[in-house]
Amino acid sequence: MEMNASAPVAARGRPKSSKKRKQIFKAAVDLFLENGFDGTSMDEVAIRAGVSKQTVYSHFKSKEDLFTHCICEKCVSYELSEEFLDMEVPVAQMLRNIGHKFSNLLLSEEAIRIKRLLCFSAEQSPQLGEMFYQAGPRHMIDLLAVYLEKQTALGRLSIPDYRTAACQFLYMIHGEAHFCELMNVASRPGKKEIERYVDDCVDMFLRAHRPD
Amino acid sequence: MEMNASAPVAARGRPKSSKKRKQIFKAAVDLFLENGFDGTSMDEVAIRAGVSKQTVYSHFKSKEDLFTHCICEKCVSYELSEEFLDMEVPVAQMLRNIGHKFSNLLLSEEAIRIKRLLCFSAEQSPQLGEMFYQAGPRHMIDLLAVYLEKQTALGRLSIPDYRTAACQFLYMIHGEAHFCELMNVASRPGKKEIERYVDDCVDMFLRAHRPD
DNA sequence: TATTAACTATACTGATGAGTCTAGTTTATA
DNA sequence: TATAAACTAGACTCATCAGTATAGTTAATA
Repeated sequence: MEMNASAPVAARGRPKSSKKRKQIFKAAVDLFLENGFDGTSMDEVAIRAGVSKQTVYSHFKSKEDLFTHCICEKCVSYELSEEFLDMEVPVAQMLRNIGHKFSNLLLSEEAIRIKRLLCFSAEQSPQLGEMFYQAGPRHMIDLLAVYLEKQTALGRLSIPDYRTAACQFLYMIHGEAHFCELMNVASRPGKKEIERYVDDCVDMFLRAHRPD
Repeated sequence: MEMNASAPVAARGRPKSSKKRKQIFKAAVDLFLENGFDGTSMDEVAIRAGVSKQTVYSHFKSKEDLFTHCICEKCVSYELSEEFLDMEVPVAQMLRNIGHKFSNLLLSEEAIRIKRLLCFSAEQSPQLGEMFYQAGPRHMIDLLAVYLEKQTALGRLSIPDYRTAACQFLYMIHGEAHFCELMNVASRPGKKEIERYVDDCVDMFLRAHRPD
């Protein structure tokens, strides 16, 4: 199915250049994230990649194909690693760390652009939305749920449903800042306000789940 | 600035038909929400409205103009009325009511479609995002904040910052369901799960803010 | 070195779509 | 009733763009 440039096939003629493939990829990702699917032309992609249009079509069979590959690649980079969840750090501190890290991720230019793009494209091709969900939010929620379960077992938290609590925490963190960023609202909260909001969320979460 | 069809100007010839204007409007809103800006053509709008293309251009000076008017109109309908916030109803019950009402609004087909559309268009024209924010989330948060302040004054809740608490509550309510709907994820939570999630959010909120 | 296929450059096809133009028709007001 | 402007129908311009075709060039392998 996949035409990997470095496949160990003993082909006759000149092999496809994986370097050129990468150039096309990079150009396409940049343009799609900046201008969307309809706003990007294959001619632009070719020019930005420093490659002829024919070469683009020799690596990707259509615009849709190229787009799908680009989105897939971008879905991977979205993660909070497991080793980040250190059980020695006090819960309050850990939740603050997670909250700020997650908040920064959510508000990053790239994440916002991907979300915008997918919001719009997901209607046509649901597999894209599905993929993003699995790689992003889904993964994050599950990871946090495991952490909360461990801390509850240690008697440091009192939580009836770990996954629900994880959802509540992470979606609460989104807050106005995320909405404003997504919608390009001018009067968005500043860095200081966002940090305070995240800290407030952690406090609120802890008040609700302190062991009695 | 605004060309109102029923303006009291004593014009000479045949006046513009406000009925036709409404037909164009309705057709355009439907098509834009269904297919997006780029996915909608002015010919389609004219046909769906049962009107000639020239008439569309006589009421709206360009496609962008038409689009902007459509979005503006849709931003108005987004509200939770003040009289809904009855101080006699027990807080827990009231928050449950608000939560479910808000959740249903968020997940409605129309709200999702508007949000998708704006996510995408807001980059080009920030005034649209701004407008939506003011009419929708902003208004809702402010209303809830007032309610929380009153209940705190009555000693039924203990909240340090009303607006922050309102944000936390409303964004927590979004949850996975909203994300999945927006991204068209197939494995989205069902009606029962969503209701339980909202109830859980209310419980959690109350645990964090019960007066001591 | 002969072959083969990836490459470049560029012209082309065919479709779509925003906005204009024209010529004739309808419906208001003065 | 004359006039002026809103209407219809449909052809037309002009630009964009996905995808193809062509002819020649380059860089690999057998």
